[in-house]
Amino acid sequence: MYDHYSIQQATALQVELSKQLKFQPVEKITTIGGADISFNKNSSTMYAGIVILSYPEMVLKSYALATYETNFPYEPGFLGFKEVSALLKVWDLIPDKPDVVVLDVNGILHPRRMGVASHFCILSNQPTIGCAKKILYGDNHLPANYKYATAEITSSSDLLGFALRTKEKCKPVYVSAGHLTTQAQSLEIMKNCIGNYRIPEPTRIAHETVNAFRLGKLKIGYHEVNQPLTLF
DNA sequence: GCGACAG
DNA sequence: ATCTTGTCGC
Repeated sequence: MYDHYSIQQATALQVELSKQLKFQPVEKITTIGGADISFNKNSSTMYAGIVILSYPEMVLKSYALATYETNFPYEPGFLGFKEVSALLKVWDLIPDKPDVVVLDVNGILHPRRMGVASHFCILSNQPTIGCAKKILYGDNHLPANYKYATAEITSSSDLLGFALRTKEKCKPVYVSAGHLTTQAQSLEIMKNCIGNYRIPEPTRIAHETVNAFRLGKLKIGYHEVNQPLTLF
């Protein structure tokens, strides 16, 4: 979908899309999605997955898996052009969309406010949150060393996101709104998604699921989960 | 088992 | 993003 885009064209599209960003709270949340991509090094096949959990219980209810071919290279700041097409393809497989989706990338915590989470949200028109393991942009400040501690990430007085400590003595994760939610609500939601691991449940489970898919242990398509998955 | 930090 | 071996600490 974006394979022929030059970096110049990609930059222009990001600037264009960022004008559509809207920040408003999600009214009621009973389900939350987690999305992730996995691929083999030097392969053009992307394995995309979205898991759906009950909120705030964090119980896996269903998941969707799909593959997508792309040759767009990894370029910091332009990851969306590699991943978004695959995400849209899995997204289409889901009959009952979750109220909000968490992606393991940045949202508006991005030089042009167009991280993958924001990019995906603009195209899917669904509320999203970015929850990345590493910061891409902005003034990094570390939160205090206790669970739920936060620090604001800013860029020339703009609030771009938060560093959130999900576990004591572990590096924080970086939370930012994608689109159709607010910075404060994104942070609040992510705090409610923290289990016993550094990575909050939606993206943690999405990562495990999509890896199992890449390794041939799960099948393509949409699947409902009626009992706890023992695969992990 | 899990995560930070090698490399 | 993935793979691989190992150490230390909790």
